[in-house]
Parts: sequence; C-alpha cells; structure tokens
Amino acid sequence: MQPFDKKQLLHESIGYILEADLLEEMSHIAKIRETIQDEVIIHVGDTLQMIPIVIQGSIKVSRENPNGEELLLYYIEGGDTCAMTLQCCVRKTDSQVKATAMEPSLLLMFPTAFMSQWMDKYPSWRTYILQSYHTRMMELMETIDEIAFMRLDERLLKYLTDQAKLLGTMELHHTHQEIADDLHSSRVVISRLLKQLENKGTIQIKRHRIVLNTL
DNA sequence: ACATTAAGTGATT
DNA sequence: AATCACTTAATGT
Repeated sequence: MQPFDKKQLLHESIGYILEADLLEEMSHIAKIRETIQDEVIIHVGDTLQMIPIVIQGSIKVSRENPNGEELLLYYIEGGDTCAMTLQCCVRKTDSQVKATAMEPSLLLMFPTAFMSQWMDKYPSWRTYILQSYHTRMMELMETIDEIAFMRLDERLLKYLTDQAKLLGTMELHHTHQEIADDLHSSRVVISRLLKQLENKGTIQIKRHRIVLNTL
C-alpha cells in the first residue's frame, strides 16, 4: 500500500468541484508521482501518456526555444491541472511547453484514455476542465501584458513577489541566472536590477538567496 | 592550491 | 536592455 491516501488527497484538493462518483473512480486509477525540486516533469516535444493534477507544491510552465532559452508562462498550484496537457492527450500531439517542479511536489497522474470518457460522463469534469482553461488563459494574458507593457524592473519585482507567495517564504533561493532564464533576460541585467531594488530597500541580497522585505 | 560557480562592474552597442 | 570582457568572492576537490 502506498503512503498516500489517494481518495483523501483528491477530496482535499478537488473534492469541492467534482462529483463523488468521479472522485471514487479517479482514486482507483490515479498513480502517485512525487517530484524533487527543479525536476522537469514535461519536456518540450514529449508525448503525454498521463494527465497530471497537482496536489501539493507548485509547478512552473515555460516556453522553450530550440536554443534552450526559456520564458516563464504561468504557475500551477494545488488542485489545478495544465490545460496544455489536455489538448496534448486528446489529439496526441507533442507538448509545446516545459513543466518544472519549483519545490518538492506531489502529482496524481491519470491515463489519457479516461479523459474523453469523463467528458461525456461527468458534467463536473467538463466544468473543471473549462474552468482550468479559462484560468490558464487569463494567466497567459497577464503574462503577455507584463512582457508588453511593464519595464523589466517591474517585471522582476512581480516575479519575486509571485515566487515568494507561491513558495510561501520571503527567502528565495534563486541564483541571478535562474531568474534571468525565467524572465528571458540576462544575468548581468538581473544582477543590476536586484542591486537597485536592494538600494531602494525592497529586498536584501545575500549569497544564494534573496530576502523580500515586503510582500 | 586549484578549479568552478555565482555575482559585481565598466564599457560598448 | 543586452552583451562583452574582466574581476572578485565563495565553495568544492
């Protein structure tokens, strides 16, 4: 027996939206997946066999070009699923995005075959999926706004506060390079902007970590 | 002691 | 805001 009660986990994270029958069915076929920090869950180009739902922890979803350059698109937290994966599953296309665990996380995986079945059988599943799509869409638009209209220093500050909220800590253990990668900027620029923020008293820069003074 | 990695800085585009 | 070239500081072997 596994150390996790799948039924319990499902109820806690998505029980409020999905009907009991479905939760029951899900708890039987779910596979547990635990990730370590910075583990890549989905690579660009992967063909997905399973749909993940995040139970604990946080996942970041990013775009990646052939040169390995990245851009963070949005985050996925507990009770959420990645809308991109759904499309991948149904149409058997490759993933267009990369998903990385930001912290040790817990996922439940469901074979793709059940997707369309559940769509027909359970109204609550349809609602859940549509809602998920909508949320992702809004987040994508927010990200586009940031890239188009915000200066990099504003984006950086938002990035830091977002990360802090998500990880539930004022102390981020990011290197300047990692931040630069997420924002698709360069390390030098991030270092300088961080220094500015420190001078303004917004943050403190320690070695290998950044402390936010306000949230 | 040396190599490696993260971070700081001035100059250039 | 990005890139280059170089320096400094901290850490690992």
